[in-house]
Amino acid sequence: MRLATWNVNSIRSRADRVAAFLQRHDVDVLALQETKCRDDQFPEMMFDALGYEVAHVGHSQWNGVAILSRVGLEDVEIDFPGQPCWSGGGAGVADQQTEARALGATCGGVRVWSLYVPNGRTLTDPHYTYKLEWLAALRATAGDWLAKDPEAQVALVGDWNIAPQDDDVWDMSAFAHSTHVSAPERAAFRAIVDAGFADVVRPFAPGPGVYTYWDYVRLRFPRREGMRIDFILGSPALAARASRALIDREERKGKGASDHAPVIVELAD
DNA sequence: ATGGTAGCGATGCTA
Repeated sequence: MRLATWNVNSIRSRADRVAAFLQRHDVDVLALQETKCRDDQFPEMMFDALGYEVAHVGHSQWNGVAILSRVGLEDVEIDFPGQPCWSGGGAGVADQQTEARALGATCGGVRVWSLYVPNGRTLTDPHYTYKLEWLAALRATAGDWLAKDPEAQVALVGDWNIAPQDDDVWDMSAFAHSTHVSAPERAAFRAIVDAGFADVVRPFAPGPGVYTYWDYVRLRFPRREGMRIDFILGSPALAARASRALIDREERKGKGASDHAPVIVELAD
């Protein structure tokens, strides 16, 4: 089974690229982040026609996560248990709906979670605290899943908005006092790895200089100034099946590219 | 040169 994840930065503006990507790489399951649309706006028919079932959650033009699968799509959940709500929008505005940042479904025997971790914005922003709480809640919940079933086939995939190692950015000095590389964020990521979820892509795509994201501005892509922030983490039973993996850097090229490249792993039967 | 790009949706917000 071939499993991929991709922050598409709007599914409506990139549906053609997504369809071409699915076919080019013969992908079975694709997790998407930043679809930037409501459920009723998702171009579902296009993927229907290619043989994929679609699950999506999106409440507005922000966030939005989806899973496309041609090997079954069952037991869809929006939100993971304990997922925090964003409550930094101001006192008095009580909107308790969680943001559209997590979607789970069972595809071909694998419990797949498409995750869009909060960005954090700056180290002093309430959004940064929210990011750390969000990751801590995910760690607690995912740890419970493995405690209940150590053999579970679970994939935690998506845009983590964290560069776990210094090699995961082009120049650490450019990230002094910024998010994505701070010690608390890296500790939150490591806690999920320590809970039993391994990066199944890095062994097949070692750094340095291997990235999944390049800012649109300042010629980051041609200058090869990127960040590795998109990951496929697998439970022990899932990680044992990883036979190859790649980051599709070609997809970042040309007009109409997302600022993120897709990440793919091949899982042995 | 204190900038620049992209997307949504309506002017500023998010990344």
